[in-house]
Amino acid sequence: MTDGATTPPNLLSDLNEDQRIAVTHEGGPLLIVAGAGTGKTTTLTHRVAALIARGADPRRILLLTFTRRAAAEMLQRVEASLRKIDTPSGPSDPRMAARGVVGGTFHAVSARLLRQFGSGVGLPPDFTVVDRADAEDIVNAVRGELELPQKMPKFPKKATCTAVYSRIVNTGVGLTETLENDYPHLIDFSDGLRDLFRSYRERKRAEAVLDYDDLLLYWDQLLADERAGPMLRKQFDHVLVDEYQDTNPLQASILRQLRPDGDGLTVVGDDAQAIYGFRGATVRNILDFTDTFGDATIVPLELNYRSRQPILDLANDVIGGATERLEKNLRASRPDGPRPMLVRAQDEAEQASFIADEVLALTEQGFELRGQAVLFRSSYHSAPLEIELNRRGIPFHKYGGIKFIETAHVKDLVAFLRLAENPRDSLSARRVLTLLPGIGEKSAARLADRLREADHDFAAWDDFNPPAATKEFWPGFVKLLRQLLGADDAWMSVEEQVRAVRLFYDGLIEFVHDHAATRRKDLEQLEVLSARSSDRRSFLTEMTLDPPTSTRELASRPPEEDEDFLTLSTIHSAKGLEFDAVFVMNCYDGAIPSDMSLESDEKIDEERRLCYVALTRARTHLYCCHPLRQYTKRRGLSDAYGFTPLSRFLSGDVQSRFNERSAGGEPLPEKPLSTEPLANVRSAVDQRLDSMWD
DNA sequence: GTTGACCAGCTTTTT
DNA sequence: GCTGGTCAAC
Repeated sequence: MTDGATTPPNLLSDLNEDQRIAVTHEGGPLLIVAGAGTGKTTTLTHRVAALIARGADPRRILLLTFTRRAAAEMLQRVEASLRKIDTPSGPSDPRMAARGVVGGTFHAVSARLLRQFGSGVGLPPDFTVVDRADAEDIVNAVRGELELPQKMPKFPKKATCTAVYSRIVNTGVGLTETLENDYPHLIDFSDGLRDLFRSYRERKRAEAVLDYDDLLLYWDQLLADERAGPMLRKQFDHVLVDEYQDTNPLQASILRQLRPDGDGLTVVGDDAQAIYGFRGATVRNILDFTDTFGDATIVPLELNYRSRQPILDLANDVIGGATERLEKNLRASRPDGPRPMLVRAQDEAEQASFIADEVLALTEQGFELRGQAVLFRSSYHSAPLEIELNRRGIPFHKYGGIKFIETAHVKDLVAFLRLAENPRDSLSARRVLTLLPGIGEKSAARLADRLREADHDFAAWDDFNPPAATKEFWPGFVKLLRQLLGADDAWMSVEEQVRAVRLFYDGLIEFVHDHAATRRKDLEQLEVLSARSSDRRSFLTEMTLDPPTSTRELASRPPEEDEDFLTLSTIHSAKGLEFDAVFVMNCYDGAIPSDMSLESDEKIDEERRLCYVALTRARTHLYCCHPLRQYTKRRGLSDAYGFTPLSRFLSGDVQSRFNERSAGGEPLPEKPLSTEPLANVRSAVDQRLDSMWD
């Protein structure tokens, strides 16, 4: 396939020796163990460019990434690399060449594949894909219909059931074993869960609905089929996988089946950065790569181009305590630099105001906002900071946390389109029906049944006698659905369809939700966003598989060239990114590591890697901030769990690795004020108030 | 029989 | 702020 053609020298000029080996490697399976900041993306994109330059057909290259954003960025960089080549073997139009490469997430690639080849396994091409929240709602609906044993402690709730189900599918570990290992407290429910999962599967099949897990499962099963498998294998000569440490056993199986002997397979990853164990990913995939593919070549990338040595020293210390890992030694190519800063704040407000001050101070020194980021373990941790930034007019974009697509009003609107796209989808039917006043769960379920019995013809709803409260809405409601159903024939664009729903929904939104005004604005935004999709089907698929991930992607106007903004992100969503200055918020025990993860060594190890990911995002300045007190609804104002931040990850004297600083400017007492006197003050205030109206 | 108002409790990370 | 449960009113 590459005919022994040589790699154009231009493509190698910027690379170090190890990277060159990885880029020019031919034939058998290749594992690139790329430490943080070692030019992983550069290596991967150069490798794709080199394959193309050596004559590989771009359409027969599959590039699997973790997000679509990553895929798009990589293909852009492949393009840039191809432009550097002006040897005769270089393709004439690099843009077209790079565009031919099939790229995306495992899930998105599978969805495309199943639209084409799914009919053989009984998947109609108009199947719809549901996200996690919808899957939970279907599970919940099924659970309600089933006669489940109501044992003493109650049957697990929908989120738990769905999590168990998903873990089973993605790890391939059976129900009993999964319960024993990961959910020992649910062992008594195994019969009920088994029934539930069976019904859930049947419901999805009857309604032509796939969840995230089905996408992988069907792809894997197609590959195992003796007729379909060989066809699918022949589709690609080269398969490259980014972030391999975050793949799960099902994804590994797909890869094994795509390239059984590993020929043409390249995986890139860093076991030290595996942070998706909670959704079934396993470090074993990368640790066992050489066992799976006997003749695998391993190329470690150890020269770090990103972080200054003091930052790297700290990160290496943190990861040094991990139990099992592939050996590598990160060396900095940028030796000197400021030591990481440990910042103590009295409380979260002071932490927020310190970060805002320091961000501005760095701006004065010439660092742009876009080169700075604030990272946190949980999305809601950033709330006080967001308030502070808004107050000071510092522009920022937030990644991670609840997404636009997950908000109730957006789901409402999308449900109309989903129902029109796939009228078998009873979840969407019930969702849109219950929006109407006077129609609740029961009536909605009955109407959904009628629709099914009428073979999904909306005429079934014509002779429905609506309750008084919804008389005025009903005709418009049915008319709208008819209109959406005929949208294709009427050449109605997605944007027009969204607008039609929006106008109808406008009359209901006040009844259904608070804050109607802001929600209306969101829906206008959604209409703008929908214009980018060519048709309804791809709009719906993109919204579930690649929803907008930040407030920036939702901006209706394209970002201006000189627009500058600070990045706020969960650590998870910051994977793969780098910044000149990084602030890690809430570095106290209970937040980092999360108190939800303290129950087992494996979970704490994942928190350790998460911490490592956070630290290694920084190029020059790194701040680890921790408030001494925090305010929670549950406990009120209280001491943050651990006074020594990161002590769970660092042995010995934590402070000695940092320069210390107090956020408030004043030297702090060794221990924070006890909360005892504060409680007294509060009761005194209560007494005073009582005396005023008694 | 249904709907919807009201209250209590909890809230990780995401394809 | 969202979900699940309870209960009064339609």
